[in-house]
Amino acid sequence: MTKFTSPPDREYFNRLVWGIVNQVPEGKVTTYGFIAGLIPPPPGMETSDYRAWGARWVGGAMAACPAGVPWQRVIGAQGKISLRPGSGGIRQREMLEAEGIYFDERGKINLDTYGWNGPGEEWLRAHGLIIQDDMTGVS
DNA sequence: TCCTTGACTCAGA
DNA sequence: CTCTGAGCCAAGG
Repeated sequence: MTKFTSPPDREYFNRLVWGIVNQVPEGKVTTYGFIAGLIPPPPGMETSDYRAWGARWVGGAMAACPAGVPWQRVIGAQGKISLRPGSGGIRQREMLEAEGIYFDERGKINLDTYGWNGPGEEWLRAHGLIIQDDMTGVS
């Protein structure tokens, strides 16, 4: 429940994160960094810093994630589950496998196969967001 | 008040 | 491929 460095407006940021995660379809996964990339960085913050911090803020939002949000579809940029074993990591893997997602022998998910492409421009516009060219890459 | 501890990512070794 | 350290902040013990 501990919070990491918080974004300027944590509640607003969290709502945005949850709204985005709700768009991830069953059988697909996305990463903390990718979600952060769909949200504009705070004024004056370097994109490189935001790439790392934003991801942690997304993690913080997930820790406070309300019921109904498919939190299990958010994984680390390396394609691995970020939740520590014993804190639900096993459950997360089972939930994803139940959705048809395959983990390789090293416990990783192939993002080229299961990675989500994003909510689409229309959705982003409807929520006052825009695609950031320098952060949309999944790789 | 001090110290630990985070649902992260990337660059190096 | 695996393992570290840096980046840099706030809540709880």
